[in-house]
Amino acid sequence: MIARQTTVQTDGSAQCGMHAGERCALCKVRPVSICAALDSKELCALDALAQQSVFEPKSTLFIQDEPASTVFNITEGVVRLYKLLPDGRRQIVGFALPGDFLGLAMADRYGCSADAIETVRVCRFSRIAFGAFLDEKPHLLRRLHEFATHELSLAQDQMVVLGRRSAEEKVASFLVGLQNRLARIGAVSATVPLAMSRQDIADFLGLTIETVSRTLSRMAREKMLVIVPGGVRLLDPKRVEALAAR
Amino acid sequence: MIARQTTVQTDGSAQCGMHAGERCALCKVRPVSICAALDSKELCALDALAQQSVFEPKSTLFIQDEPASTVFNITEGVVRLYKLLPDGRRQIVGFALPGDFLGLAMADRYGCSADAIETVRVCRFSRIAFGAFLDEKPHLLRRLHEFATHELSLAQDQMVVLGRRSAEEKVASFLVGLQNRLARIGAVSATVPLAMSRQDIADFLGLTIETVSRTLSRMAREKMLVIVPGGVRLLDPKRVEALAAR
DNA sequence: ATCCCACATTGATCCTGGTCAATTCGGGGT
DNA sequence: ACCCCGAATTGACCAGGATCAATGTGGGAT
Repeated sequence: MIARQTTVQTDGSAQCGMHAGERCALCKVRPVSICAALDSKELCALDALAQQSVFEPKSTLFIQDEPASTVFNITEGVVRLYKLLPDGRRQIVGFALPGDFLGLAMADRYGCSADAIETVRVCRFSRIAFGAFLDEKPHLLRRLHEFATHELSLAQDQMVVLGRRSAEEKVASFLVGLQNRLARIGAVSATVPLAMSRQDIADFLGLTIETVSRTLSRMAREKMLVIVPGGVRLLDPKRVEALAAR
Repeated sequence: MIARQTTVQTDGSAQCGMHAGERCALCKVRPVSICAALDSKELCALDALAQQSVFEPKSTLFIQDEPASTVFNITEGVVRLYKLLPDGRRQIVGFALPGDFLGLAMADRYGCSADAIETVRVCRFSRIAFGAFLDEKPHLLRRLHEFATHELSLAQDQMVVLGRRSAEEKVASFLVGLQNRLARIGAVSATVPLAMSRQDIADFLGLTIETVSRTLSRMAREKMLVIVPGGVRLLDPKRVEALAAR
């Protein structure tokens, strides 16, 4: 049940003149979406708080209801966030991609469990230290609040998907949503890479693995997409988007 | 499509020596759950920004995707928050009770539509003015951020309900969840008052009105509850909670 | 009181997606 | 090459909840 976690050498020399909005392979801290709120001095201060680590596939980052000690920023790989019911049913509440924060709630305990689907690289912050840093930078807190409300908006969209859409619409909106998120972090492609298993997709969409499989097959048969190893290529994006339309 | 909104006389004389955490019938501002973060001087400053209004049953507070001009704090009544699909299907993403904030996302546009189920009293703040006030009070922003993440947590719990629970479990968790929220704002009772229609409950739980009705009838037949005018009385709270168990 | 109308309940039937079961596929190890 | 094992696909059947339709109920207007 304990995260099998490998802390990478801290590489304390990784100083860099990173500009706001720019990515930098040397910096430990690469929170793509908040750096706009920080100047380079602040980024370096944040960098000093960061620890890099790597999580192997299937290893656990944190577990629901356990004390929240750490804030994570993903630099590489995909993480699934989920809740379990007592009888073992699982609902995946989201997939976290590079650039995303985990544990931002700054609550005492984690609200859900998280584990690595692929090999995942993160930088970690002590929740206490991160909170203190935040107290010094109200504009950063503001930015983070915007993040949290964006997450809320995503969650509400997913409530619509879970409550009011057919299996085919669910799968279509999943594919389109994932493609859009990947595009926003720079991975543009007609082929949507699916790091997660069919079971993960099913548990995200409130379906069974068989229904996901059948639905993808049917969409392939109807020339909307082709199933390729490790993902799906959209042949008729228009038609898929129409199904996903909100 | 425009909110039929009646602005009540502003009652500018409503000054009071309200203490943190205390409720006050005279103050315009009674944001039950944030006042802990404000001293009485700050509360008076916030009070000066507030405008009271009343919304008639079925009137609209705001509409999804329209420019967000106003932040609301509910002082009385129940509001439904929902998203519509192009074909008219509706998903209610939450019910807002007295003490709750609406429009807190501080985003440019509202993420969902909101309308009054009963007669609703609110106090309104200009989003701009509220944002400026927030910039002066980082600790208040912090509090608000905690709120937003609590909302997120509620939304994720609801995702589990929508994706992984049977009709009976959905209805049970709705009743228990509502009862708990009412208890937290001081309305403790074995009878859960249901201000919302069966259609509203159905659209919240991802069911049809018929299934909600049948499920309540069955639970009544099995002596778990009695259906009373305007609500439901739990006869066997233990059994209902067991169905709702997370 | 009576009518009206929206809301709620109940019943009969249908259909989407779940369940159970049998293959098939694909990657890794020897 | 071969086997192995977990993941995915496909098929046959089932059931929970949706749909369609009829009936009941309660509050407001006249």
